[in-house]
Amino acid sequence: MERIVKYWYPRGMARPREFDEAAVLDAAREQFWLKGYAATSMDAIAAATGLGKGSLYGAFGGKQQLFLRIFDGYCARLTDAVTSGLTGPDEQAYVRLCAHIRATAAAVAADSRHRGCLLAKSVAELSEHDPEITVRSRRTLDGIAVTLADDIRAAQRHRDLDPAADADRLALLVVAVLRGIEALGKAGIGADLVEGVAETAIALLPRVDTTREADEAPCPDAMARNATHP
Amino acid sequence: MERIVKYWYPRGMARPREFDEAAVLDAAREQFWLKGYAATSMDAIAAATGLGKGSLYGAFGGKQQLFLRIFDGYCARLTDAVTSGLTGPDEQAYVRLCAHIRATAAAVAADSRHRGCLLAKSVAELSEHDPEITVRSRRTLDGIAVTLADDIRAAQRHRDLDPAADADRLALLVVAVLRGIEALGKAGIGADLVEGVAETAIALLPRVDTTREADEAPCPDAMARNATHP
DNA sequence: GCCATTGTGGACCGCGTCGTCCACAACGGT
DNA sequence: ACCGTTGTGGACGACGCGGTCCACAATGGC
Repeated sequence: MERIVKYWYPRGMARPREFDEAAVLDAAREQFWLKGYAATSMDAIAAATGLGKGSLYGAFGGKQQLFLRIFDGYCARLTDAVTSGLTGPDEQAYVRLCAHIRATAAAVAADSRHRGCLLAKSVAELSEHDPEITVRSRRTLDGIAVTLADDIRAAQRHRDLDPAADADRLALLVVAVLRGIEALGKAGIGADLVEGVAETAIALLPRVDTTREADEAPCPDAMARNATHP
Repeated sequence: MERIVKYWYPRGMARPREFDEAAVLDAAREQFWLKGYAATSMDAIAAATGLGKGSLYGAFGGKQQLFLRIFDGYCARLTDAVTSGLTGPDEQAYVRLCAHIRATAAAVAADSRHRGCLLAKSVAELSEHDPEITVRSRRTLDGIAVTLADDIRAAQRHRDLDPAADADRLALLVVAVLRGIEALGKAGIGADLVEGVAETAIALLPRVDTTREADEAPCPDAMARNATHP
């Protein structure tokens, strides 16, 4: 109802913020990550950030909006991390893929406190009743799948993966495996087993098919075809 | 502090319960499943079951104990369902395995309200701070993996799966894929894509190796080897 | 120095939470 | 018919919740 007149500018600059927004978001994310959405109180966030509730609500507008903002930031970081780990020259596309799978498993295995992934936790808790969370998580996983598919296609071009495989479908399967590894870690599966899952998955990736009867594929040599990765 | 004297028996039978315990547990489970642990109030459960809070606390002892009991029952049912779906003669072991993967994906795909799996939801919310949940979920997933491994071994005996594969590791990978499919469903991935993941996973299972240079394997044909399912 | 504006922090409100308590009901043995 | 025991259900208490409000601080233009 206020600020009806648009042709107007302040008669003086207002009081500047005294807190670092990024730091506050970090602290708040830690709270949500630790306890979950429902079990995290705004008072706890106020205490963790050192802000008064007035500042908190003034700056972020409420629990849902604050969480959604944090969630968005997390999704963006996750997407960026995956993208930066999976882009590069075709020659190393397959290595990058394996490394990414192994790195995910290693991260889960090293997470002794079973903190897990904020996206997974939030989706499990809120997705059913909050379409905002659902659509964001879907977009994030879709983006990861696209990135994976691009890398898989690169590996196919370089003949490290079977060009006959459907890169998009294979990418989504890899996403499923990665989310499954995350779920296994939260359930307390041992670190060695988690990393074993990653190795088994890598071993099952469709390498170049060297055994075609007399197909179209111009595959001269049959070098370097190990179904099991060393 | 009471009941000091052990040599004693009631002077008369006490008032019998007026509610069906199983039905109450069902209704309570529905509440926890719908909203999650933290966001479910005992008053809501009382309302849903029709019990007064006195009866509720008297019969189950509190929120945590009630939930743990429900969780245990859910895990047991889940284990039983998987076991009953994956045991049988060796000749159909491979078919059972594929059917189970497909059935899981189909269930996720058909779950339009993204209700998901109570075990997954509970583990995501509580595992970090409640070792009871962690150990139970670990036991449940371990049991599923064992059942899968047994079925895989049966399929290997029947030469539907490569006997060279490590059944235990492969089983855990399948568990990971199944949990990943569940996670994808909660994130709002489309039904067709979810079922595509299942098909891709099935297509990547290590079938008998028909391409050994001159090995022992008596596998004549190399038909039906599509990385992508039709 | 005054002003309008925005940031700050803590008191405060209404409500929902978990768990307890207690008067009462339904039993079977005596 | 009485009694001890257990089940019942709703009132109750203490507390924590999300969110608002408001007196006050800090700022830059005038």
